[in-house]
Amino acid sequence: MEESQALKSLSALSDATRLRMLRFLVTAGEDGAPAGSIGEHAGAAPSRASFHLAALAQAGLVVPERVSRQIIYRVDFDALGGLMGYLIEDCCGGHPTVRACCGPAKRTGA
Amino acid sequence: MEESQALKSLSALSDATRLRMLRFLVTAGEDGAPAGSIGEHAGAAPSRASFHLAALAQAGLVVPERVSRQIIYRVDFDALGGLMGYLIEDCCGGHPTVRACCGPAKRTGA
DNA sequence: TCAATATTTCTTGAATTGTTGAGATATGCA
DNA sequence: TGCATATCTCAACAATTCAAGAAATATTGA
Repeated sequence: MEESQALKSLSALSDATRLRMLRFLVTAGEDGAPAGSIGEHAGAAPSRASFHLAALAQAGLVVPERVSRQIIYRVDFDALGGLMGYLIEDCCGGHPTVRACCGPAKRTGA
Repeated sequence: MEESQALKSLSALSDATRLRMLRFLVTAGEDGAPAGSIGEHAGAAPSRASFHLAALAQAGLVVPERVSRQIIYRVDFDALGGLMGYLIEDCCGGHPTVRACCGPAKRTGA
């Protein structure tokens, strides 16, 4: 992951509505959820929900798919995992100390 | 972790200078690094470095400690891990599917 | 084709945030 | 005490971003 991509993702998540949306979609897993439902859970009017979902999609954190008259959004778990990996890359210079500093989310390959 | 805390952390990381600073401090591990050195690595003038480090500290992502005339900053790895845990809490509703959607950074207790 | 549902686009105004540069504070040493 | 180093604080300006509501687009079924 590149810095610019990480910044896009982090900026996208720096908003209460979008953070709630992403967390809701995380719990929804592979099934995803339609825009209307997501907006409801996040407490956003349809217009706002559309705007924020577009921002999440633009950041690459979610992927839209039209199904009939609904648009289903799903978390891109690779992107989310990649973002986390980016944050803790080369943790402790590769030689972790006593504390479990690299513990919570270490994934070298990301 | 609460939403407001997560938002503070994510907002703090939504800036190129601060993101570089945090990543630099992650590689520095427990030793941390002095403000001047951090600013240099992030390409920020002392004034800017101070401002951004204060923002990171305010968000709870780093912790300052004065050592002689320098101020050493260290990543709060618990806070960073907690943030990641918050993002993927209740991943896939607790029943992960085929894909390793909950893989990269799962830590239930956070 | 017409009506209803689901979602997106557009416009305006308000609020937040980043940058810069100078000046202030704290520490260490002669 | 007086100087140099390391870091922080402050004020004005520019740029980005969010919210709200009305209107437009796409899909479905009668």
